[in-house]
Amino acid sequence: MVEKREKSWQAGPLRIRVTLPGDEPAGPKERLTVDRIVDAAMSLMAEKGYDAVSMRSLAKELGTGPASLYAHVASKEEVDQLVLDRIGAELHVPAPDADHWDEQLRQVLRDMLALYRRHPGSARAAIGMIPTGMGALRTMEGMLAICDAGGISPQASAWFCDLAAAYVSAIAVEEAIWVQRDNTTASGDDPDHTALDEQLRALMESLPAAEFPLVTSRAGVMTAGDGDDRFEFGVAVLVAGLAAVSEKYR
Amino acid sequence: MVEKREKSWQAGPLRIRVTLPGDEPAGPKERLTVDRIVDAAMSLMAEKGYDAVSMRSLAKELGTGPASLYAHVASKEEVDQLVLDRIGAELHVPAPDADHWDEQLRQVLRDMLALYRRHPGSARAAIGMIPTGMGALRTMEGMLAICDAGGISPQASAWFCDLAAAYVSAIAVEEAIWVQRDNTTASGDDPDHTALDEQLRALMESLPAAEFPLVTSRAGVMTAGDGDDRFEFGVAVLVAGLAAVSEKYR
DNA sequence: TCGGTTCTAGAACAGTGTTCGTGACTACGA
DNA sequence: TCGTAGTCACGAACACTGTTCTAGAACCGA
Repeated sequence: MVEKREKSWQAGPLRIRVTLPGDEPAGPKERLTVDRIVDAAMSLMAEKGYDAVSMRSLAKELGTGPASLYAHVASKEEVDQLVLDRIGAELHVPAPDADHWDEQLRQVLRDMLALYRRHPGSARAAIGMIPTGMGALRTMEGMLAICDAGGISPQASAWFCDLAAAYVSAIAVEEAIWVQRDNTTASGDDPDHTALDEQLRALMESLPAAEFPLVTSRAGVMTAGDGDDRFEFGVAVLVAGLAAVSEKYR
Repeated sequence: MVEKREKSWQAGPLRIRVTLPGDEPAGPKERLTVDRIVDAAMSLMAEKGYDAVSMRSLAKELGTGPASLYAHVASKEEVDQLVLDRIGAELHVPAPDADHWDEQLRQVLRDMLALYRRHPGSARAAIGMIPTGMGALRTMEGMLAICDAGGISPQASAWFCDLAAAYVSAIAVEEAIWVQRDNTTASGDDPDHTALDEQLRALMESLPAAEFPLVTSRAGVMTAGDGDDRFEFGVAVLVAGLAAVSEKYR
């Protein structure tokens, strides 16, 4: 079924009416629901990235006007939260294993980053957002269990959930920004820093050695490693640090 | 000296001209410079926060139009970077002390956060930005020296600079967002989470215990502590973790 | 059927960063 | 000194953002 569109002009005393075929087939008009809005957001984000998800683009995707969305969601921020809940539901936290709790934690953080990579830019919405979605809460529950299996104190476990989430989302946001700047990298892949690293290294090496002896002599080390290397280092620091300070928070 | 403004209307065949006094005294027209732009940005941010710094608000502050700024800066992003450079110059890193290298690192991170707190919202611009300003480079040099004094490997030291900066700016961004949401907290102060924590705690306690045994029973621990407590935990984890994994990165 | 409520959606608001085009000014070379 | 090219200043306009207001349509229950 093709929906008709009417177009009209004023030509002197005459009003000209033309009935034009619609741009695209319009099925039976379906009522909006929150689920449909989130589906549209997920679809748009998969196709064009997080930045392309606006109230207008959502409305267009749903064949309506942006104002219609506000009957179902309070704000764009709520859409963002719903999207994050949807994404968070994809994360699976394994049952705790006391002999490998630390590797399990590291793997959860890797899985988190991978999740954000699969939904480019979505980490931006995660920053500053209170984790109240089911996905986030389940992840939290799983991480607490793993920490318990590793003998970590409850207070340290609790605060580690925040710390880890903040770190991973910060890295994911940085990666998303770099991907945008470096359009040669396919969405979802590890950003390619090669050209950027070379420039940064050259800049560091060109600084006055009297003022920056360490930065200039270590430009290579400063710019070594790709995103995964750096993330692995961060994850190793976080998990080892957790084990080291746990007793101070009992 | 008061600058005149002309205002005109069309009234039938007549054009009415009125000369009005200017809104405010306009001194001798001063040429724009990058420094003046950054000064204006710093002033606006101090008064109204980072979000209030737009090309239009800057132009207004400088008594010109937004398009004029583009003769001196390439983009808003460049303004952001210049502002961050200005801010970064405020950070002082102490000379290294081998006996207290760890506390020195922790103090640098605290000072970083304090800096961002003094410039609310500015951390947003820091995320994803390559640290090429003099302030950032000096901080890096200082941190490398402190890590050296503590016997940390060069590679671990190098990557720690990134990790620490990412963590601090993520926390600063979160705080800035919370400050915006909780308008009762004065700019620059530690955000007050009391009401929010209560709500979050109640939510956690209300979850189904069968599915969330740890979250529900530990709602109190999960929501304990203020921003500084959590930040101190994070800093302790980072520094202890660095010491623990350093040898693996030699 | 009728009335109240909710939904839909266009128009408009207030704002964002940026580009385009024009006039004024400045610097430089003949 | 004059002419020309380059730079700066800046209004108008572009394309976009999230959101509100208002009117008509749709839905639902009595």
